[in-house]
Amino acid sequence: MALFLSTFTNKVDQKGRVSVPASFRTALGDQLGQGIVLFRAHNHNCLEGFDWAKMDEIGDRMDHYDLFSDAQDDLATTIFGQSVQLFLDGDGRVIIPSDLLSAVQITDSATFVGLGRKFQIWNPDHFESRKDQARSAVQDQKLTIPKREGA
Amino acid sequence: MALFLSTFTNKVDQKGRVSVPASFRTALGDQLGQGIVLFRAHNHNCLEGFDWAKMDEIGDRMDHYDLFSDAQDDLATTIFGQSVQLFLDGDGRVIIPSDLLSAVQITDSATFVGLGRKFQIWNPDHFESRKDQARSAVQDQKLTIPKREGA
DNA sequence: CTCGGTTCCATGATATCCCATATATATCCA
DNA sequence: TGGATATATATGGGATATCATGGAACCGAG
Repeated sequence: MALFLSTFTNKVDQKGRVSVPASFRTALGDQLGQGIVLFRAHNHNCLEGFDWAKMDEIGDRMDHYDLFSDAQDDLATTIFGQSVQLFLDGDGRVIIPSDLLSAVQITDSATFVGLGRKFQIWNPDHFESRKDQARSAVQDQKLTIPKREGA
Repeated sequence: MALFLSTFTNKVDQKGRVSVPASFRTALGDQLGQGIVLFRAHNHNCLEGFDWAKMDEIGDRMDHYDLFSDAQDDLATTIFGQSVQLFLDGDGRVIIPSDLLSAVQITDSATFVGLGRKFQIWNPDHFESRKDQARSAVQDQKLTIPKREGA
């Protein structure tokens, strides 16, 4: 499964195109053809990205809600309704819809942050402060990686 | 199976035609020839849309109710009784019956909202408030995607 | 012949593809 | 070791295809 690592800052050109970092592309592997899925994070001022397989899995899991329940609708509206599937062009670039870009104040460059199974896309300046904040949170709370479930 | 993502707002022309978003059409895949199925949502002021295969599955799910219970009859009446199957024209458009449009106050634009296995069609203004409401519901109730069943 | 509905075609906007360039990293050979 | 040559990546621009949309042509029923 895809594993996204480290941080890259790429330019957003006139047409709104951004290169997906090469290492992310290789991480996608055979999922590359399905592109990436983006949506607005609800706890940070950034975009979250997954590969298609992950999104498909979320679709399956959501299927277990009652099809017409409020919970199902609320979740689906915020997650699926706000998300986009972006296919990479021949040069490994995507076009991020302008409403998503403006929502997280990205104009001419974007910072890709690998977070393991997912990644985030930030306004470069905003990510700087986020980085410091995350580091001190880890130190203060002595956060650790949770044990493996079941397996 | 089809996975509907993102939201698109398209125009409804004089003749009542609306383009089904291109990505929805590709999501339909081989179900495209069966068109889409629409009916009025009972918990929101919008229309619900499915592909034919999903509609079939809903029929199965309804079997979980007692065959002659009031609940079964009520649901079946609202869902199957009110639903219409719409075929796409050569340019990927459908004509939504005027009674459905007026029921959800859609006049000259319609917002398609991908919700995973289903989608909804809203009056653009109404959806704006719905979006905010869903977002806060997710945050307030800390809704999460259910774990995978069985796995 | 006229109306409602459907299919077909024209247009502008946008996205997609393809190629050129730049820059950095890696490779190779003397 | 050093220097020159490949390889991969990022980025820019121009040509082409796709999509949403409006309007015209078409067709059958009354």
